[in-house]
Amino acid sequence: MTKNSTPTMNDVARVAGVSSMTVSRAFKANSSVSETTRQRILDAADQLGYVLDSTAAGLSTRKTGFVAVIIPSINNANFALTISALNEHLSNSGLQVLLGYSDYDMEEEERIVKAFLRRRPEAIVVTGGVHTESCRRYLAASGVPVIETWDLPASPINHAVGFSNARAGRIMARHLVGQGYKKIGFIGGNVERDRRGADRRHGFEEEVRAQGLSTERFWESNEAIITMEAGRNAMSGLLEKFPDTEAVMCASDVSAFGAMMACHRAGLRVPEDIAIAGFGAYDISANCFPEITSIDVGAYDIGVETAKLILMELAGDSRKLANNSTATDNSRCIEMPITLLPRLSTGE
Amino acid sequence: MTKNSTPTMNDVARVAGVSSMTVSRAFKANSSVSETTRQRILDAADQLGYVLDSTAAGLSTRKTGFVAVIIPSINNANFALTISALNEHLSNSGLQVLLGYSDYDMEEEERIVKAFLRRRPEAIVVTGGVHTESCRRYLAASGVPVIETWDLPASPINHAVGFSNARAGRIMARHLVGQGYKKIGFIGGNVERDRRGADRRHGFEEEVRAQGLSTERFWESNEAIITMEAGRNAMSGLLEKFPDTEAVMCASDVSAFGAMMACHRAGLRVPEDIAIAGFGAYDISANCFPEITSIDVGAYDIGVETAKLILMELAGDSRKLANNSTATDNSRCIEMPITLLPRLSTGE
DNA sequence: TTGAAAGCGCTACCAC
DNA sequence: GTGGTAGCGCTTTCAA
Repeated sequence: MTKNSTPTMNDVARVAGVSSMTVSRAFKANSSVSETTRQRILDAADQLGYVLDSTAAGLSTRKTGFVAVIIPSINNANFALTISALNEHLSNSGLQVLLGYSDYDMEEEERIVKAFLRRRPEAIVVTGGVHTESCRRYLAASGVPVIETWDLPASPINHAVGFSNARAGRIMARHLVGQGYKKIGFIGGNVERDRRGADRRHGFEEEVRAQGLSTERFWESNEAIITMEAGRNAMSGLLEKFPDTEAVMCASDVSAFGAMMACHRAGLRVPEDIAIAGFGAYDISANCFPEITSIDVGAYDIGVETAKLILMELAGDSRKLANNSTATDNSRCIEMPITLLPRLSTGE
Repeated sequence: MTKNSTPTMNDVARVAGVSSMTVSRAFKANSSVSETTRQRILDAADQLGYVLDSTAAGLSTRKTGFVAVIIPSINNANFALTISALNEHLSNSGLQVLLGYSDYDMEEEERIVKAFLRRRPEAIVVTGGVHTESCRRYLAASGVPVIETWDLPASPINHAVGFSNARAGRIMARHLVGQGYKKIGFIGGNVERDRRGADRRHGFEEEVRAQGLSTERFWESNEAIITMEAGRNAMSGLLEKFPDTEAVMCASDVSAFGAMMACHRAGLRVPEDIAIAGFGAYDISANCFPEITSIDVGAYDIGVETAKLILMELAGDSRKLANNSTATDNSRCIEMPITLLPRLSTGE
C-alpha cells in the first residue's frame, strides 16, 4: 500500500539517506552540498517523481514569487506586449506573473485585486491611474510595490510607468491640422469605461479647439468603441451626419480599421476623400492598405521599465521598514516616449 | 513599535477576542459562527487591514485553487477567447487560472509545465496534442486532470477538448474546389512550430490531391507564417512565381489578411482576380473588405467545455485512488464542431 | 458554537 | 558540508 499523495522532501531524504534539510539545499543553487550527495538526492527525487512545492516554500520564506498584473483586456496586442516584456524580464528572477483582466471595468478590477492579494504577490501592476476608492486603499495597504502603467496619474498610488494619453491626442490633432485638414472628427473615448481613450479624446479636443476648429464631428456614443465593428458603425453614422468630414482620429487602430472599412464600403477613398488616424501602432495599422497613421506608445518598453522597477524594489528590501508612507518618499514616475507614425491614411 | 509585517489570523483573533479558529470559520461561508461574533471578527479584520493568506490555507487544505493553462501565444484573439471562457467558468468556483504561453515552442512549454507543477495546480490545460516526451511524462505524472485542447490527439495524455485541424483543411479545400477554383495554393503550416497549422495544411493538401489538382502552389517557407507581414510576403512570393493562382488558403485569418493586402497592392481584386480563405474566424476576417472566408472553431466553447470537465473532475475526488492509469479508464475526448464561414473573398 | 492541539511541506537559524 | 529544531499562517480534527 503506497502512499497515494505526492512525495515530499522527507520521502526524498529517506531514499537518499540524508536529512530533509540537505534535500532542500540540493534543490537550491549556490548552496553548500557536496556534489556526490546532491547527485544522490536528485536521483532519488527523479525516481520518486518529486517536484518541489513552492507553496510550502513560500510560506517559509515569505516570498511567493508572484507578481500580480491586471490589464483591461486579454485580447489586445498592446497589453500582450507589456505582459510579454514583464514575463521575459521577471521569469529569470524566478518571478511568476499572475495575470488578470478587468474587461475595462473598475469594479471587476477591484474584485481581482482583492483575490490577488490573498496570493501575497510581491508586487502589483495595474493598468491606468483611475480605480475605485476601495481598490486604491487595498493597493496602498498591500505593503508591496504598486505600479500603475499606461498612464501618468496625477497622484499615483506608488510608482507609475506610462505616458500622457492627452498629449497623444494633442499630437495627433496637431498633425492632422498640419496636413491641412479642417473638418476634423473623433471616434471613441467618450465613455468612462475606456479612461485612457477618453484622455486621448480630451487632448485631441483641446488642440482642435485651440486651432479654432469645430468639434461637432466628435462622435457621441453610449458604448466604448474599441472593436472593428464599433468603429465601422460609428464611421457610418458620422459620414451620414457629416458627409463633408475631412479627417477622423479613432481612439484605437482597431476601431480606426473598422472606420476605414466603412469608408471603403461607402466608396470613399482614403486618404483622397477622407483621412483616418488611429492609436496604438497595432499590426493592422501597419499592414492594411492604405496604412493607418498611428501613435506608438512602446507597449513592450512599458513592460520592460515596469519589470526593472519591480526588480529594483525587490532587491532592496529596505522600504519595508516604513509601513505606510512609502509612496511619497521613494516612488518613481517614469514617462515613456511616444512616437507619431505618419502614414498613407492621412496623406503622407 | 508596531509589527511591520502583514497581520495574521492570530492578530485578528486577539483584537476580536476569539480564537484564531473562529476567525478562520468567520471567513468561510456556511460555517458555524454566531452572527454577532462573525461581525466582530470582520470588523477587527477590517480595522487591521487583514487579508486571508491563501498560500497558507492551501498548504493546509492541500488545494491551491490554481488551474494551470498554457497557450502558444498571448497575442491571439482565439486563445484569448478560450482563456476568457476558462476564467469565467472557473472563477465562480474559486479557481484561479495560472496562465503561461509557450511562444509555439515545445521546449518552452516543457519549461513552463515544470515551473507550474511547483505551484501544485489542481488541473492542467495545454494547447495541442504534441509535446516533448519529457513534458508528456511530467503531465501524466502530475496526479491532476490534464486537458489537451485545440486538437484531437491520437493518444491523449488524459482528456482532450478540440477538433480535427486536418478536417478543417479538407473542408476548406472542398469548398474552394466547389467554387470552381483549380489552381489552388496554401500559405503557412509547413513548419514544426505551428503544429495545428501544419495539420490544416496536410488535410487541405490531401483533399486537393484527391481532386486531382496540383499542389505546386503550396508555399514553402522556413518560418511559421502567422503574422500579417509574413502572409503578405508569402503572397507576394507566390504571385511572383505563379501569377495564375486562382485561390489560396492561409493557415490563419491573420496571414490571410496580410495576403489579401499583398493582392490589393499588386492591383489584384479579391475575389474577381484571386480568391482568399483563412482560418479562425478572427474579427479581422469578418470586418475587412472584402470579408474573408474562414472557419470558426468555437474557441470560446472549447474553454467552456474544458472548464466543465475540470469542475467535474474536481467535484468527484474519487479518481485520486488510482494513482496511475487514470487516463485510459475515465478520460474523455470531446470533439467540438467547426463551421465554415463562406464569404465574399471566395466569391460568395 | 467555540477552542486547543497538531500538522500541511518547506526553509531560517543555529549547531556541529 | 550536514542535521535538528522551530515555525511560516492556516485548517483539520477532536473535545468541550
